[in-house]
Formats: sequence, structure tokens, C-alpha cells
Amino acid sequence: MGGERRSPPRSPLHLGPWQVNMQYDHKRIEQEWRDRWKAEKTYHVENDPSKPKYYVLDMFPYPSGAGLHVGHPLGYIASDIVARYKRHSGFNVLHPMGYDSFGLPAEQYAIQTGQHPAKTTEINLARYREQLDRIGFSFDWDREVRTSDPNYYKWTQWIFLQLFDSWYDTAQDKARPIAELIARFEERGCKGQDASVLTGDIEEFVGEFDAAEWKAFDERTKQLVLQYFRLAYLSDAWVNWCPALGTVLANDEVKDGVSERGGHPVERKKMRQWSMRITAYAQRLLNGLDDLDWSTSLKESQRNWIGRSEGALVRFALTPNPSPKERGGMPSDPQADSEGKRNSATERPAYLTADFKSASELQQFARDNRKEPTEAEDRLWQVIRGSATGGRIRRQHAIDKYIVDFVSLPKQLVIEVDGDIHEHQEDEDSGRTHMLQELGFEVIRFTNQEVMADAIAVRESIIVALSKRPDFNTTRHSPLSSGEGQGVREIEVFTTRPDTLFGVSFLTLAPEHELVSILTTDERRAEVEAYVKTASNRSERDRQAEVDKVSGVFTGSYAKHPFTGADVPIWVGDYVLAGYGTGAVMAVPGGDQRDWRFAKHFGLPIIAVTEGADIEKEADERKDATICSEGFLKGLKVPEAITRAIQELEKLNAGEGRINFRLRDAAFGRQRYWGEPIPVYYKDDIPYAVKEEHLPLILPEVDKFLPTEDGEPPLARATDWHYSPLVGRGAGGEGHYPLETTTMPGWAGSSWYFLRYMDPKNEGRFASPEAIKYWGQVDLYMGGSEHATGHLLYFRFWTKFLHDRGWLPFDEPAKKLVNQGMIQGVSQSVGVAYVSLDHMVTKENRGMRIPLREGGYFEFMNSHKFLRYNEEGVPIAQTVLMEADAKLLRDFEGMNRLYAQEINVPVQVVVDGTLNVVDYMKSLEGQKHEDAVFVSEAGVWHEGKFTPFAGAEPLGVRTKPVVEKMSKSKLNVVNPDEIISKYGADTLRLYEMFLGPLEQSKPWDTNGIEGTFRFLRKFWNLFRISGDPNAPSSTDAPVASTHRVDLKVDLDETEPTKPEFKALHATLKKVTEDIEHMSFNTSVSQFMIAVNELGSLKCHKRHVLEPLTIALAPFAPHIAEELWHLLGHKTSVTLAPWPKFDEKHLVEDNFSYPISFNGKTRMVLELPASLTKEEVEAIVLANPEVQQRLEGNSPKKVIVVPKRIVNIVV
RNA sequence: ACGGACGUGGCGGAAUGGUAGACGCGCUGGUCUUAGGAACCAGUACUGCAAGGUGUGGGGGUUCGAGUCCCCCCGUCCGUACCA
Repeated sequence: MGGERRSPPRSPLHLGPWQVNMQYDHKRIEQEWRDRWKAEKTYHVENDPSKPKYYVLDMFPYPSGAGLHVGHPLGYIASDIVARYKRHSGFNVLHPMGYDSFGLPAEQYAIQTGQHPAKTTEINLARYREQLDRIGFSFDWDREVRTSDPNYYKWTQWIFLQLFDSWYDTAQDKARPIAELIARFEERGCKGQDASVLTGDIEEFVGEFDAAEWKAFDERTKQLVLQYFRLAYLSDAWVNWCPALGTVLANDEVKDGVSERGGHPVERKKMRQWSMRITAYAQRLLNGLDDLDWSTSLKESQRNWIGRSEGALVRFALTPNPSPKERGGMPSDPQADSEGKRNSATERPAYLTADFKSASELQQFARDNRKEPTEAEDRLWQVIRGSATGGRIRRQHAIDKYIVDFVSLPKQLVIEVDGDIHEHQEDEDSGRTHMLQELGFEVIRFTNQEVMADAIAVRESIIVALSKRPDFNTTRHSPLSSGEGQGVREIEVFTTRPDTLFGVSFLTLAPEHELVSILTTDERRAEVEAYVKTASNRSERDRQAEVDKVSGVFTGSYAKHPFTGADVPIWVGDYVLAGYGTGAVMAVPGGDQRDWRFAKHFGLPIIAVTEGADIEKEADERKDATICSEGFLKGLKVPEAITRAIQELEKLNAGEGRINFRLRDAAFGRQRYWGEPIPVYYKDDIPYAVKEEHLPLILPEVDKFLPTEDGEPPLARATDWHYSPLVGRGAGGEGHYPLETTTMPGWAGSSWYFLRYMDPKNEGRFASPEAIKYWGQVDLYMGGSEHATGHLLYFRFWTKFLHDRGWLPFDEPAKKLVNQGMIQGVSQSVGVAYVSLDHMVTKENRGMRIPLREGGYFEFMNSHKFLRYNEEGVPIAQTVLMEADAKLLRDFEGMNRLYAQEINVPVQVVVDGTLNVVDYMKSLEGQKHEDAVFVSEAGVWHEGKFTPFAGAEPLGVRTKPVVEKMSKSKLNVVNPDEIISKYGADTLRLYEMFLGPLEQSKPWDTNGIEGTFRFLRKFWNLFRISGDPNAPSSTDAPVASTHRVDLKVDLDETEPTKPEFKALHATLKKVTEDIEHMSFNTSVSQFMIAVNELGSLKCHKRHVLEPLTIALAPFAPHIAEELWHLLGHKTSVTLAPWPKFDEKHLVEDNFSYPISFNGKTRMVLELPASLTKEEVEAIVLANPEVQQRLEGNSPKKVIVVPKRIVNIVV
């Protein structure tokens, strides 16, 4: 194998056996140095506190099976240059690499092939590593981490447990151990502020209780209450369910209604689900952005994703008439869990993200409406609440005109507890039961005595009854209303413009809003239900596509305006999103264009709210307008009016200032196999943490990677998926409890990996405090902008959390972040048409004609020569490929029964814009267009034969280049391995950097690479290297042996001349500055300039070439290392100190002054650089050419900027 | 629609408010070669025979001086997308 690497350079100069001029042989050099670096652990990094540290990190790659294309290493090369540069500059540099090796693609592949994902992942990693190794990165592979390694995910699980064991204390504004919350409950219970649950997607909230009540709760109830506070929590939440992938996805994993990976449709589904309370950190995630050195676009993306908006929550009281109380419903219990549909992350005051009633309001409510729940009801509630029955039971829920005791909505099962009242009202009860059955509900009844005697037995009966019911899971269609245990009193809306309150002419509810059915009057019910049904049947995509269509319907009900007391009609409209704010808006057609369009469409009143608005034409959304509404806001500017309106609302207890976030809590459980097991077991259906000493909880073996027949996640297939706190994981039995069967999402492992690199082998902690203190934050984080709202948000969230709990001294992971741009591919496209049979053989018997570029036609005659036949010998449609020339295509499209389009052909079979037909045909063997007819300007190809038009030479089909994303499916992928074997890794590295600014997207053009390759060869030749090409190469010797001795340099040891020094130091200066500014394309240019200059100066001096070699080392490490050793050094160039540039070599005696007249440069005068302004002016004006240009006029003004320019104003 | 980035030769792209087009590709001509898809030399924004003139998406402004700063418009790309 060494022999092959030693193969002679492409054009050896046959000067004789000895002292041959040795040409740059990248294959030999690169292989040799890669081996030696590995053997000598050149890039090994110690945690060495005596040296300043620098942490350069690349975003965690997920190695798919597809392998790298030339776009992938771009960021790695840039970060490697910085890492190497910092090392030369005296820093101890941490520049690690590892793999995000859990994930969906490997699992999908496993399902398809039956192979264990660990195995296919291993293969992918090996291939990825091999490709990385070829590029010459300075990674310390001893620090490699893999998220799927139990030694790694042990700590991912540990962090999960920390989150499970924490709650967010809004007073201290940080996460605290849950024990502190328990202590607080024991001391003062849960009241007011404390009772506020903080979350986006959670739909329940904790009632108030005092210390005594807390202590009286049984263990189960306590645990259920704590669920509402934990940062990792289990709840019934609306999730993005992807049926094709069989799992839940986080919001950032869904794009345009389909999964980001694979593009499968995603639907909204309500599921019991692990979530992460990232919403608690919304404000801090926002604030933290200000101090980060990240690109503005990335910070903007995060700001938009978090979506903070300030405004007010306004309560519109409902007019009495249609309220359920008056319609015969029973009064309700405000202390029971109030659902109040919180999809929003509405907060108050700072970080509270759930909606909740203010204490005063609750009390008032309680006074008005309190219904003492019977003891039996309460008893039963304690045992069936939450998820005790396997699904959620709601209490005191309004159905049609009744309020039932308990109901399971998905199962449409009503549970009634009959006390004395019912016994006296049997007639009425049977009517009620009948009515509920009409509505599709089953009703089961228990007596007070039954419940009091054995509530658990009653629960079991309920569970049995539930299990017999089909799963309706159609909450939004059910004729249900306001939520658990609460009569409808008001509608809450969120608005950013409370100053426009006087312009409210109607309210609009989202079709999914829970008040819709209860507010709908009987005469409007049919219409409203039809509308809601249509709206809900439309997919997210349809809805998005039809944003300009106005639709809606009136419910028949009215609300009261908080200021004027006027009746405000309540409408339903699908322009209101259920998921944002409260799912209801106050419509101000005069101030909001969406409301305006709705009002215009339905003829609703449009009230002017601002001065100077032309409300007939459009709404006035200006934020600097003056309010014109009569009343206390009149004459105020918008910002002042907002403040004033909020004050007035608060006075009336009709609303208050609010901050609303768009950010939702993140779904954390995946119904998949290939991920970290969530270290939780269930006792009595309550999740408990697996003990730390039992971590890692190893991913179990399963027979198949598919869900079970009951739809349980794959982990449920494992036979040993039980846990005992005493002995750990086991097969079950006494004292063993079932373990959680969902696994963590891909982002779990990547949210903290930067910490593990600091101390990757630590068995006692995720990383030692010393290592964390030393390495600290990432100094440079390099990666793609596609992670803006996913990884980078979770990454920051976990860091802040670990900081809160005292594990980290900093609360942001990466100070500086750079997004490398994409390298785009250049696709080559041709036209394709499918010519139908009847067109070919009929058409007035003329056969098929193809119009040609220069006019005229090529005719497929009636010979059927080009027809394709199927097995029965019947001719079928023929594929025709032709030049992707617009005219040609157009002509095809215009012809009957033809279908024409453009397709890409592999870039490998295109040379200089011409498709090599023969190669292409070969690549298509057995595929779609295998027997296509190719029509080019010169003739027609068919079955490998060329039929020329008169006099034409055989020619391929001309292709059209299109710049687009580089991807396998677009057939435009350029593989780095091919580039490396032809030009070497150093050339690849230089060229990728040379292509353009790092952060910009730019197309890859392999043709341009020759320039950088030539540069390296020229640089090599400056060293005048000679040797014996037949001498044994050190590549045949053990890798650790000393460097080969058969090459030598012929350098000039004398002191460099001034121009030589200048060429060197100008380069050192520019390159140093450019690396600091990450402007690598210009540093490569500068190296080229230097080499060109030194070449024309015929400079072969050690004192010039040696520093230049060090400066080149970060960019082209292999050649630099080789030359460094040829210069006589015994240690790696990596250890050489960075050469300092000296300004004195750049000082010129003379300066060529551009002389401009009125700013336009007309001539250049070389003058001594030491001259003062006045001297320059005098000399310039005395110059005859200047005089000639002045034509005797004296200049109005002369501007002299020393060593820069002279400008003469005439 | 909103937010962000950007707009310079045939192409990728240079240019602290100071000679626009560095460097590279491509192209043209030449040298050397059996040959060139090797190497080297020269040229290459546009226009004009030339002197010269014109040029950084368009228009306006600030300045002695604008690719660069400010305002308006046009266009491209990337996010987000009825967010109240």
C-alpha cells in the first residue's frame, strides 16, 4: 500500500535517479501525517489550568447513512482553523467531536431492515469518522462522546431527574429543589401567587389549599399536586402526533404541518405526555440574548419563537341570558380544578405562564357561587382526579344545559354521585339521563354510601366502565363547555392594544374555543355547529392556504363591554387561533386589519379609534396615532392610552396588564425505541424517580422496534422493564413497578454535551466542578442556522437550569456563535417529455416531430424505430430527453398529449454543460429513463447510437445549471472523498475557505479548485525540495519512526531583503486579523499573493518561509507539518508559537498618492511618505500635470490626507 | 404580510468614507512541448482608434470625496406566518 502512495508525481521530471526535484505529493504527505498525529496523540488535550483556555465547539452531528458532501465540513474547517490558530497563540484549546447518535432515522432504518439501530448507527459513525479523519481535523478523539453510550446517557437521565426534582420559584426567579416547595406547602399551603401554575400547554391548574389541607392529602394527591410544578412533568397535552413515525414531535420538529424529518403529516392530538417547562424560562431566554455574540438573524429567530407580547387581559362579562345558570345548569364549584383552556403561555407578573384567577376574584367568585361539594363527591374526586383512571376525569362539567358531577370526555362517560336530592328527584334524573344519552353519553351512577364505603372500589368500577367505552377523543366536537366545575361567567381575551377598547364592536372566538357551544343559542346552533365542524375538518395546511378567505358565524350571544356596558355580539371565526392567547379576541375593526376584514365581510360596525383614520378603506394600525374615542382615552397617544386603559381595567377588576408568550412547553416523550429511557417508574400510576444509584437505566432489548399491538411504545415489549427501588431494574414481581416506556427526544442528549467534553470519562459526575470551572462557556460555537429554534433554545434552557441548581457557574452555554452558510449544489437539468403512443402513430400519419433550436423539426417517422414495446409487444409511451432549452420545452408543452418537465441529471455525467449520453445511460441501467431517446442540437441518441442531423458531429445534450440545495435527491452532490483523493485535504480545506465569506451561502464549483491546488504546489516549490524518488518511504516504516530522511530542502539562510520581509509581514498581519474576524477567504487570498510575490522575487529564504509555514498550518496542516519537519524541526508545527508581524517591515519610504480632482482620481504621484500635509500640497500643486489640469485656475480647496489621498476641488 | 440578510465583471468574490473589481476560476494571445485538459508569461469591467468617457439594482441626500453613511423605491434569498 505504501507503494501506491509513493506512486510518482503526475509528471516527474526525469533528471536522474538522485536529487530529483520532488513535486508536491499530497497523497503521501497527508497519509503519513495523519498516521503520525494519531500515533503521537498530537491533538490530545489536558485540563491544564496553568494555560489560558479556549473552547471551540462544532454543533453535534447526527451521522446519517448518506455520508458527507462537500458542504458538511465547511464549519468544521473554519472552527479547526480557529482552534489551531489559538493553539499557536498559547491557548489550551478544547476542540472536541462526538455524535448525536440516538434518533429517528436509524430507528426507521431498523424497522425496515430488522437490524438493531445500535448496529446501523455504529456503521454510520464509522463511515462518518473515516470521512472526518481524511480532512485533517485537530479533534481530540479521546474526548469523543456519543449520546447513545450508556456512560453518557446516564448523565442525560440524571439531568432529567434534576428537572423532575425541580420547580420554578417565581419569587427568586430560578429553579429550586421540589423539597423546598413541599416545605413551603407544609408551612403555608398554596395560595394566591403560589397557586399559579406556570405553563404553556398544561390545561389544569392547582386549586388553593392551606397547610393543614396539604398535610391531610394522601401521598397520591400530593404527588399529583407536585406534578403541576415540576420542570419535567407529565400531563395531558395537545401534542403534534405523527402517525407515520408513530411518535410525538416538538413544535420545532414540525414545519408546514409535516414532520421535519421525512415530511410526514402531523396532527394535533391530546395525549398524556412528558413535557419540559421551558416556558418558565421564556423571559430569561429572551433577556439572555442581549449579551450573546450571536448573529442578529439568529437572535431574531429566537425572539420571534419566544414571541413575547405585552398587552392586557380583558374580561368581558357574559350577559345573563344564555349563561348556563339561568338555563338550568347547576351552580358550580370554583375550587374544583378550573380548566379555562390554557394553551397559552400567558404570564403574570413576570414568569407565570399559566392563566389563573386573581385571588380577589376567586374569593368573590366563591362568595357568589359556592356550592359545597358533597363529602362523597369530594372523596371520589380525590381518587379519580388527574390520571388515576388512566384518562382524565373532569368535575362539575357543563354538558348542554346540565352540569354533571364527573365526566370523561374522550370516553363520553358521565359519572353521577346521587345524594338525597336525587332520590327525591328520580323523574327529573331519568329525564336528564335520557338527554345525556341522546347526546351520546353513557351515564353511570353511584350512591353517596357506596363512595364513602369504598371509594377505591368505585374507582375500579369506573375504570372498568371506561375500558368498555370506545375512545371518542373528539373533545372539540362534543357539546361541552366551560371546563371543570365552573359556570361560564366571562370571556377572557388577550390584546396588545387595550387603548382601542372603545372600538370593540364584537368578540371573535376560535372555532375550537370551549365556550362556543355553550354560548350558542338554540336558534343558531345548527349553523354554528356546521361551521365549527367545517373549520375543524380543514387541515392546518388548508387553513394556512386560505388566509384571505373570511369566514365566521354569529353565536347569538352577547358579552358586556367593560367600560361602556354595551352588548357586544360574540362571533366565531377561524381567523382566531385556538392556540394563542386565550383563543378569543376583542375585535377592533378600526384598529386591526383582520378584524376590519371580518367586520366588512359581515357588515359589522366599524368604529374609528384613532384620529385621522380612514376606516372606510382600512384599519389604522399606526402605533403613533392619537386616540379619538370619547372618554378617558381621548387625545392620548397610543402608548399612554395603553397604560391608562390597563389602569382603568384593573380598577374595574375587568382585566390587567399581561405579558403573553408564544413559546410552548416542549413535548419530551417519544413513543420510540432508539432514545434515552426516561428514568421513571409508576407506582399507583404516579411517576417516581429511579434512584441515582440505579442509573444508567439501560435501553432494554426488544424483539421488534415497533409499537405493541395495544399501541404501547416499543419499550413495552421488553420483558425486564420493571423497577424496584431496592434492587433496581428487573422482570417484575413483588415490589417491582412498571417503568416509563417512552424515550427522550433527540434534543435531550445534545442539550448538555458541551459539558461532557470537559471531562468525558468522569464516572461520578457529568463533569467535575474543576473541569467546568476551567473550560467554562464555549468561546466559539460553530454550526448551521437551522438549529435556531430547536437545539439552541433547549441548549440554553438546560444550561440555565443547571446554573439555577448550582451545577454551573454560568447560565449561557456559548458566548459567540457563528453560522456557517450553506454550500449549494449546482444541479444540471434537462427537459423530459413522455410522448404518447397515439401521438406518435396517428397525427395525420406524420409521426412525432421535435422542433429544433434553430428551426425545423426532427421527426420520429412512422417506422416505430423509437417506440418502446411492452411484454405483449404493444407499443407504449416513449420518454424523450432533450436540452433544457426554454424554447424546446415550450414547444413540447404546447403539443397535444405531451407532458414536459425538467429533471436533474447526475452532475458526474455532465462535462462543461453537456450531458455525456453514454455515461448517463450506463448510470441508468434498470431505471426509469433507461431507454429514453435523447434529442440534442446535433442529433438523436437512442440505445447508445447517435443519429446525427445532416453534417453534425456527435454531441451530448446541453444541460441547464441550476443553483439549489446540495442533496442526494437533486443529484448534485459532490463528495469530499473524491476531491481529497484528487487534490488532497489541504487543497479541499483551502478551497472551502476560499469560496467566499463563511456565513454566506455560495454554490460549489469544483472547477475553481485548481487555483488553490496550484497555490500549494507553488508554495512547496519555494522550498526547492529534492530527494531520491526510489528511496524507501517512511510510510513503510513504523509510523512512530523519525521522519523520512530522503528529502531535503535547499534554502537560502541569508537575511531577507526589504520586499521579502514586506511580503512576509503583510501576510502575517492580514492573516492574523482575518482569522480573528473569521474572514478566511481573504486570508487564503493573502497567502496566494505572498507566494506569487516570493515567487517573482525568487525568494527561498528560511527566515521568510519558516514563519509562513506556521501561518499556513491552521489552513493546510499536512503540508505545513511536512515542510516544518523538512525545515529541521523535530516537534509538531502545532506547537510552534504564532509568528508576530512587525509593523516596521511594512513602513514604506514612499507613498503613491492618488491625486483626484473633485473626487475623481486622475493621476498618481509617488512622494516620500514622511512629508507633511503642507509639503504634499505644495509639491502636488507645483506638478506640471496638475497645473495643466487646473488650466490656470487656482483650486478652491485642496484636501491632503497623509499616506492616503490628495483631492483637489476646482 | 412581518422580521432578517443581501444586491459589485462571464462566475466565486475583494475594498478602516480615500486609486472599485484584490485573489481565484473562466476566457484571449504567447512561450515551451510529440501532444495538452501540464507548466510559465501577458492581457481580460464597459465604451472608444485614441486622448478620454462611463461604471457597484434604481432615484434622491450628507461629504472635499460614497460600493460603504441616511431616506425612498425595485429585486433576490432565508426565517416566521391570521400571534390579536
